Amino acid sequence: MINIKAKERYHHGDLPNALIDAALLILARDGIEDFSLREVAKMAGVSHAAPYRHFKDKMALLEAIAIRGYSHLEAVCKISYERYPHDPNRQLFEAGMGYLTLVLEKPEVAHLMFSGILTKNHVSLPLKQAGSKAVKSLGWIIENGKQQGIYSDQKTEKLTVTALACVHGIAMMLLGGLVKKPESKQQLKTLAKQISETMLQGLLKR
Amino acid sequence: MINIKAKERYHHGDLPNALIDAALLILARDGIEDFSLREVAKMAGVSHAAPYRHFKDKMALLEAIAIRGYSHLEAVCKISYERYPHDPNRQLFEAGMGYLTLVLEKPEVAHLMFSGILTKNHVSLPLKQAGSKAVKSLGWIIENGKQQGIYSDQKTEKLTVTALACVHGIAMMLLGGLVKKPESKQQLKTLAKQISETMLQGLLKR
DNA sequence: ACCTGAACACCGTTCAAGT
DNA sequence: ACCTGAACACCGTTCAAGT
Repeated sequence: MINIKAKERYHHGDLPNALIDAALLILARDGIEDFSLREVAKMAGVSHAAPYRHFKDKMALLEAIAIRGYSHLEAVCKISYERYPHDPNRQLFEAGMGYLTLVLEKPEVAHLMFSGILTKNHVSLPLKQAGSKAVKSLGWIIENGKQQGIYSDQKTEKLTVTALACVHGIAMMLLGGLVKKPESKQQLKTLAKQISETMLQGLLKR
Repeated sequence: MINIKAKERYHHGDLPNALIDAALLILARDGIEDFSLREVAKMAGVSHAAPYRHFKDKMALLEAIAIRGYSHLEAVCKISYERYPHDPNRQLFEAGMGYLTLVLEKPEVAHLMFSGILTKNHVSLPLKQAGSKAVKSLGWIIENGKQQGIYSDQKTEKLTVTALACVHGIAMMLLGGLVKKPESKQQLKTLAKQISETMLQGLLKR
């Protein structure tokens, strides 16, 4: 009884989020190539035309998912920034781990965020903003490390881009199969430690 | 006259390559999301069913393109390796430039190679081999630098993965719009110099 | 305001039939 | 051996019509 009522309210109440939830499930199961809006609608229990009341088109729904992904990365950076205020290396390592974990656990979301599919034609301000907010929150970690005298005096942006490139590169190589995926959290940590060690040699003042 | 003859021989002679050429054109124009095998066939002047005589399915055609991309990267590494035999840093820089140039000039090909779309389900030995051959040719550059006493004594594979991650990361960030694209070869060089400088501080023995 | 059903113009893929 | 045309089961998107 309660379920039926909830179901009815569900469809009338928050279809946008219901669609996003369904999309995440389908994305994880089928991958982006076989992703269809019609199936999303079916899973959410509405007609195939209903999503168009809430999203301009298929891409707009995927974009909403990518934006959530960027927000998540931003949060990861902020949390690790606050958790280890006196240890920039740890901040960086944990942020990187969060990054890699997202990519490994939600590869399709990462694919949406970084493949360029969504930025091919339209700029889409909200997407752009979400992305640069995430980058900025990494920049704060680097800036903090500089102020603590640990990192090189090169321009913060330069250091940030390089550090980001490094972790992003590993993430994408995992996604694309150029590096074999770690099968445990432990293996992932080992990989991340190796990369960050080699990377830090260039980041640390000496 | 000669043209008509050539055209006739073309269709009977080398449809696979004609399809790949057409696919590259369409990919560059429309992006991967709107890429259709039917249009490729139309551009090559055959029926929409003809491609299936030469490629198992749509993905197999895209895979052939990705394999060509990897071969190109492998060639880039080899050429720069042979051109600057006594300057590993230069070898590395030029290889990186070739990498970034490919991504900027043929973003859709790069997308195919690195997005993971093609490695989602099937392993596809030829694709895997093409990829690892490209990685190996970068490894030689690092190995050479180690033997010349310029690079750190860490394991070659570790250094290779980190260096590759860095250039790959920048490439993917350009693709995905996280870093704004250089508008000239000169701007690209400046960006590459910045990255490689920061990277090398960790790569160089000191 | 939100949703449905039919409609349109596309797809990928298969398969009998043609040359 | 290689290609075509029709056919099937899907898409994304639009739009009148329903509640």
